[in-house]
Amino acid sequence: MNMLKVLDCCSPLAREPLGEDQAAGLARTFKALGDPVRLRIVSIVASHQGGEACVCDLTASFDLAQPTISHHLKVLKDVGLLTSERRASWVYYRVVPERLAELSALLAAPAVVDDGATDGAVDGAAVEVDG
Amino acid sequence: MNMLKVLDCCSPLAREPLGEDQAAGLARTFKALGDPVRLRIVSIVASHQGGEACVCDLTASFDLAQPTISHHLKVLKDVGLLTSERRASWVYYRVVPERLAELSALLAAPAVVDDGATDGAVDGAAVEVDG
DNA sequence: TGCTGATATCCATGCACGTCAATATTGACG
DNA sequence: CGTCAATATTGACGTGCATGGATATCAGCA
Repeated sequence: MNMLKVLDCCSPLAREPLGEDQAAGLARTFKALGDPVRLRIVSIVASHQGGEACVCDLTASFDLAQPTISHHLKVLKDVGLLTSERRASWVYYRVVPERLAELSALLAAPAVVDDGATDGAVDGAAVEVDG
Repeated sequence: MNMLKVLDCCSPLAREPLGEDQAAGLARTFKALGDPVRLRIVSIVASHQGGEACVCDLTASFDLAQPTISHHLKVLKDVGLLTSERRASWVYYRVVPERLAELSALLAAPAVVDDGATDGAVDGAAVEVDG
């Protein structure tokens, strides 16, 4: 059971209320993930051989028109969840691990607040990562 | 075989492509977080004294009408991110840590796919927190 | 019972967004 | 150059959603 200290640098949700601007930025990212097609796109790209997938791989995975896939890819790219690289005629997309890790850390271990006698023992929250 | 084992139990995004139904369910939750107001609500509730906040605390924190706050609370409750409990005239909301942890695990350490080279150099999960 | 404050529901409005057809752009190959 | 395949952009359409006003429900209190 190794513990990960999460709260030292980044600000998980429970640390303090998000500012309006932070919330706005994060909400944009979560909204990008708030579509089944985009979520599957991220998943497909992340799990694809070599950590990247071309648009043709994606259009083949959905029953959607090509412009629709392209639109979703743009949304994911705009919020920094994906990057693209053109090689020959094909464009390859890959996820940005740092962005996902950022979101993961934000949601991690939301203060298992033991209300009451928590005399300052709250800090140093930890995510328990498997054992 | 795989170089970075992140979570043996849960299924990170990079493990395998999400099914349509899983994606649909998760997307609903992410969509709920994909609004600045709702994100701040979750944050305020999570960081509030005792891990709970009543609606009056929230309406006071926003420049929005009370029905709007109530609507957002319902959305967050419907996806299981919040629970509510009525005490006297007030209704208190609190976050559901398991739900946040679930999302956190899903996004955690999405395979820093270093194809080939580093053979098992990285043990355990590695959400890079801070530097 | 009636009154007041706290919260939820209903309804309407305006805007954001997912989707696709048509078209444009880009690169490879003659 | 022209043609073809892969991808992106544009424009339009229909639906979904955030917001707030009016109103209903609920709990405490006189």
